[in-house]
Amino acid sequence: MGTAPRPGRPVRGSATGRPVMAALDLLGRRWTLRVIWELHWSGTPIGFRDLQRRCDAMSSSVLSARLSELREAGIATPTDDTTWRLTPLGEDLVTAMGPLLDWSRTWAEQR
Amino acid sequence: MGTAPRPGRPVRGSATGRPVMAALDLLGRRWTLRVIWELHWSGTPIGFRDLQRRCDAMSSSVLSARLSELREAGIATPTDDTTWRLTPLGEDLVTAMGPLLDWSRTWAEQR
DNA sequence: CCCTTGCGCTTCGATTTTAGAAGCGCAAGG
DNA sequence: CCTTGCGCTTCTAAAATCGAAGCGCAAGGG
Repeated sequence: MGTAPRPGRPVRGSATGRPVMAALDLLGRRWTLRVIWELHWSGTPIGFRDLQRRCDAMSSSVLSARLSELREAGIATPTDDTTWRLTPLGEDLVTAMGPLLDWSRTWAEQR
Repeated sequence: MGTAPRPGRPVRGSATGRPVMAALDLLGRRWTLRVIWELHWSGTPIGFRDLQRRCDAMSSSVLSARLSELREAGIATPTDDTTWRLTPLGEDLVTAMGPLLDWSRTWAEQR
């Protein structure tokens, strides 16, 4: 399903192709951030059904689509034994999400 | 439309109520990050139709829903003269998104 | 006065995305 | 063999989003 957003190309919600807009399209799809999150915190490469279970039993059809997108985007990659893991780029993304995590705690305190 | 995610409550995609999950639900809805982005970069409070134009003419119905959610979440607020702006919490969120912006540039270079 | 223009939205049918259950081919074990 | 679990795919229903139309209002002209 070659529909993953790429920097330099028009994406859903923006025709400019600015990298940040491609990122927001990709990451804004449902479950995408969660899948990245679980891939990171599992600590070890993880299989399809296991990943699905960790993501609150998300739909397998959507998980399949998200994994394809993340692979196309160079964020996740299948290992040689039918498991998945983040690429170095994907790990960088998790790091970049750190401040967002901190913010969410502040948000929770203020509510 | 009282459907904005809140920390401490179950949200789409996670029953735990962990703040980060509520944040990912809220921010993962289509256009949400873009609206926040445009509210920030406008520099000044901004009206509904103007905001809509800046967001690649996104659907007014969805913009209306997103603004309600962001208001409920304490991220954006209407001013007294029918314009919108970010709250301090919303500005903190933009700051927290900074590393993500940097990452998207790295991503663009590697593709 | 009207008349137009633009505003902040709301409403509603059409389209796209996601949910969720079922199933396929395969491999491992009993 | 037979069951179990795997990585997915396929299908239909439900939900989210799109996008055009329109409502009530206020601010100008003419």
